[in-house]
Amino acid sequence: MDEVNVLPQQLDLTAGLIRSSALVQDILAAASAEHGLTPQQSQLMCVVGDTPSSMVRLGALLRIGKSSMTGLVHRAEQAGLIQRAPDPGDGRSTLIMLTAEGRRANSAFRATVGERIEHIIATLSAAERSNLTAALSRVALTNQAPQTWPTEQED
Amino acid sequence: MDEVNVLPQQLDLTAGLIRSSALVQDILAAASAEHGLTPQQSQLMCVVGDTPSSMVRLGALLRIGKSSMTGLVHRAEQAGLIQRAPDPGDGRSTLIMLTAEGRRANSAFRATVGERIEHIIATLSAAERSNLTAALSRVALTNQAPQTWPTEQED
DNA sequence: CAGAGTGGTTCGTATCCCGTACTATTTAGT
DNA sequence: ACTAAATAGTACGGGATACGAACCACTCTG
Repeated sequence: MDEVNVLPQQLDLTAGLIRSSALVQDILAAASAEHGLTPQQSQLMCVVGDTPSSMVRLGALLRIGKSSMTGLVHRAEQAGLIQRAPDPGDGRSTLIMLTAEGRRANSAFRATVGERIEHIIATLSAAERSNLTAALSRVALTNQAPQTWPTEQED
Repeated sequence: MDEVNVLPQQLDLTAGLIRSSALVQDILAAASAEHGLTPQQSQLMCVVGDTPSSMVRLGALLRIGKSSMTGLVHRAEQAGLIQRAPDPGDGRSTLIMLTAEGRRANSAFRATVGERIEHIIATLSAAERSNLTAALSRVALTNQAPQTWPTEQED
């Protein structure tokens, strides 16, 4: 390989984490836009998933206040992505769930993100992926990272 | 309130990348707030660094349009973080540079972020850090990740 | 030198988030 | 049971952010 570019060969760990974080955020924003969603709407739908949830619960997962939830949910409802139902067990609470349209958009969004993520790590070997997966899992899980992306086990 | 959230032992690579990305963004937002900055202001100062730059250049690094730059720069100027000077080589252009106050805030912000990043990876072994650094560097550099954090070589 | 291109600003629009105040419902304390 | 405290959600005002289109001023090109 000819070292002819002016870019640094390697970043330090902090820079690598921050820049790859920004790269991921850009992917999420672009994938959202391609499906007619705002980043917050796609994130909201991801945390709702198949579990009807109160606004307080969703706000905790998204780490935004309840007054911010009102508008976010309202706009998502206007967009036909989610619907509300009274909580049978608590007269104060409303349960948020995806509409058919919301499920469709959410699936499409997640598929697109999956592809893009796969693409940016395409040059990593199987061993590197394995190491990266283990390291990032531990970082995310031991630091209570926001659960903004679904897994099989959780939720 | 009995949220039965089973914590998984390990996330897949996509979830690990996305959640650790969100974690990093939270760190950046919190560190910004602790120094009286908005996330965009701290990011702006990081890309300015010690290199007086035009708004177009900064907009390209931040990946926002020039009309968005106007307000961002204006608010940062009002906050005493940056200052503008006419570009001696181009009458249309203004050069943005940090004020003394901006340099101080930027240094403090970066120090705080460094500590927090160090903290979340505290459980990784030296070998794991080395692998993580190499993998994230390659991901960031081969995918033109936004240069939102300074390095020695660049800029 | 005229026309095209570039750097920035302005304006109108929309999203997003926050803190405070308020209503309605539920829960806890006595 | 009944009142007081806690909780779920909304309303409102305000600030930061980002966009596109229209526009001005300056620079570069042919």
